[in-house]
Amino acid sequence: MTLETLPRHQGGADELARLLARALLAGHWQPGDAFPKELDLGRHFDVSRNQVRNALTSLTSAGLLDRTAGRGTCVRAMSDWHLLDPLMSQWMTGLTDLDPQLIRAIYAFRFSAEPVVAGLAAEAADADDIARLEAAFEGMQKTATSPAARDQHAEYDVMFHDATYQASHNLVWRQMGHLLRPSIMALVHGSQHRTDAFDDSLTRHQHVLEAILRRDADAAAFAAREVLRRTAIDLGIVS
Amino acid sequence: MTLETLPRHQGGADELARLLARALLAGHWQPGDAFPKELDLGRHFDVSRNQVRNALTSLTSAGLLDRTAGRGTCVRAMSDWHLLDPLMSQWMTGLTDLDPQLIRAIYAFRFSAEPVVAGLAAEAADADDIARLEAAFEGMQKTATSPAARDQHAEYDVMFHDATYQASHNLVWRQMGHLLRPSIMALVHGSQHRTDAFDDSLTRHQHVLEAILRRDADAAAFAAREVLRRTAIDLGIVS
DNA sequence: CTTGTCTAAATGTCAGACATTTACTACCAT
DNA sequence: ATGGTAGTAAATGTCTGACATTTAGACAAG
Repeated sequence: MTLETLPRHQGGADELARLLARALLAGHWQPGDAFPKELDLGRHFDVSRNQVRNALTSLTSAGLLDRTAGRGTCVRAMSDWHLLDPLMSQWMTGLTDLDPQLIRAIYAFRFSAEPVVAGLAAEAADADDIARLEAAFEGMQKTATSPAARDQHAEYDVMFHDATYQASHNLVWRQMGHLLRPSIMALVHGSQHRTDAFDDSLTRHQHVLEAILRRDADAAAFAAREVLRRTAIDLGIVS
Repeated sequence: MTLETLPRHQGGADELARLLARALLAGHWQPGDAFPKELDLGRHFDVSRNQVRNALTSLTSAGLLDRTAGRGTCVRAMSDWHLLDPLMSQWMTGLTDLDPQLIRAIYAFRFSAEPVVAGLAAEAADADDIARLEAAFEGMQKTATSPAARDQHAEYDVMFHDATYQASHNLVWRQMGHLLRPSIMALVHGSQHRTDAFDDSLTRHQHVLEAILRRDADAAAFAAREVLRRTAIDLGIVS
């Protein structure tokens, strides 16, 4: 990956960090590769060395880069990335073409975790949580018919899952929900929705909602698993 | 909280960040309180403003502080903290007196998550994972008898749980395991082990190990839940 | 009472010099 | 030839002082 292919940017160090992070997340560098030096970056983007350093500090703290005085900056392996770092989450928002390996890992995690979370939600959801869940589901309903509203539908889909994590009323799961938001969005966008798939997905979400309303933890867990099976089909992980 | 009560330190910005973070984690400031200004901190610790800024940048990125130009720096509420940020994990290592509210939240998370993780471990563990699990368990056995080896026993206990997360062979769960390490250590240290409790805890861990060796996911999940019930007793959450 | 403006103070940014670490090279001695 | 060693260049880390920007509060005019 050469420096010249990167687009310029407007704004401060945060935007520069986001730009570079997304290039890394898209796999434009191989692990172990050398990363451009501070001064070159500064020249290319026409920013001060300070800005560059601030950006690189962020990337380093997220485990994307490894910097040592004298040697320079190099790219770390995906297994070293801090996937749960809030910065990562921020950078991943709107990024649709994640590494397939990453997609599978995140899917596997959700498949194991979300049933549990849905179960907790069934036990702990309060009025606000239920309102959020219902709003999200109704949004999914409204936008399921027209293929034009694909993006809106995805938004409501993500909102539904986030609301589930929130409803667990556990600090750690809640943060998890926030952190997974962009990943879930990427998964939803990566899904190949045929026309009949929307209905099926909607029905499965409905079962989760109903189980939570009934405060039936086991049913909620089962239904959440079914939702994710649908996702697996749409992602092409299983047929 | 006044500045004068904080101890001096040796070393760079990282150590300063750790020092301040631990004071915050221990609850020495109330949410919304104003935090000392950069220059005051620099004077007190006799470091350059650069070091102070680097430290405060870390604390801010972990959600502990909120800084805005002109207004100053103030302390954020616990619900805004990035509990899953690797920096947090680093700062929490060795911190035994966590906020009880935090202890309960982390315990509740583990109680819901670790059965699932143990189940995954039973399905995915390879030879290395099993070696780690066995080493950890044997360490627990050796150190269970003498109350002098309390710290060593805790180390092996944490190692056992970490090895379980590793054995799940999922990128996200593995990071979770690393991040929870210090929290688990705090929970283990917070446990009031009576003499007979060690044996009981050991037996329950053994059941997890055996279930993973048999590749029996359901049994592993059940056994993991039993381990955490023991933990709950030792923490005084239930009797 | 509201509004506008000015001021002080805090964080944010910049530029340049210097320190430290590292890899590489050339050289000398064995 | 080979191995150790000093030197050198280049990269990141740090310091310093100045300046920019944002904010809260004081204060006076409307």
